[in-house]
Amino acid sequence: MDSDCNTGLLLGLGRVSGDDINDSVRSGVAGVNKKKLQVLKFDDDILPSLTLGLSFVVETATEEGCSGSPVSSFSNSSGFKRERAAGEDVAETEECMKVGEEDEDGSPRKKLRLTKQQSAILEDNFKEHSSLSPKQKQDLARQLNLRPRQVEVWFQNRRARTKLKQTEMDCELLKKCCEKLKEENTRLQKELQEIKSLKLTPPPFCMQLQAATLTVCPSCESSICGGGSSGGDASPANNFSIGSKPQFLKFPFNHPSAACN
DNA sequence: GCCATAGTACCGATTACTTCA
DNA sequence: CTTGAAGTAATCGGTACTATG
Repeated sequence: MDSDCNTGLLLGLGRVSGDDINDSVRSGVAGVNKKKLQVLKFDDDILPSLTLGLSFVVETATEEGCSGSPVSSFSNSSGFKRERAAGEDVAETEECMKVGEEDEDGSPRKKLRLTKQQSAILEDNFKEHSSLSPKQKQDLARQLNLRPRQVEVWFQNRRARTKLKQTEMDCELLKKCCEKLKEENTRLQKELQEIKSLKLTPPPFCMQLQAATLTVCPSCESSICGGGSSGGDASPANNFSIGSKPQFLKFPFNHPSAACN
């Protein structure tokens, strides 16, 4: 999938800006069957230059070039080991590839590690607005000494992370909600069983007398227990019986649903 | 106005790499 | 020292939208 192991010749005009030519050309040399080939544009800060040479030549910046700027570092498997000591930005001091320098060689892609300073600034900007206008992107890239494309990618990944986190939180919430509903369901089933067993055991005579007086369901105001129709709909649906489907909506719950609170 | 095409931005999925336990 | 998991920069393929001829 990746365009690694490209050791071809490169003949190009100017530096290819990964951002401006966008994703269509991003796989560069190997990407022949890209859906679109785009017209190259040049940033203000990109100097046109002709390049002709083997593509795996790696340039490293001089020490003077690295010093003092919040430049991120690239590293590859063969290259400089970085260790992140607590509170220390080793990345700034070690291998310092000029940012904006295209990794046009065919070597395995090098992974940038943003410095804490850069991450903090990006984070601050993300808090303000989760997406960037082209101008903001350019400015931020200039400020951080990164390519606009890198800023863009960072924001994309950051949005993805935010979304993933949100999804996870929603998922947790739904799980809890589900658990509560299950509990409530169990409780209601139990309650129903109790009611059924009470109904099945013949009540004492005094209770029968009381029941005879209670012929109207307080919630739906229709007669229950086979009592006389009160002039309204006498359909079976309005009659409460053990065998019929429980009418939860009209049943006066003692305990309101506690789920999803 | 409709259509085809190019350019661009964004997204989801994935890869590749780093760091750390 | 090795290894697996987690984090994340970068890539890829796709969609949607806009501008232009």
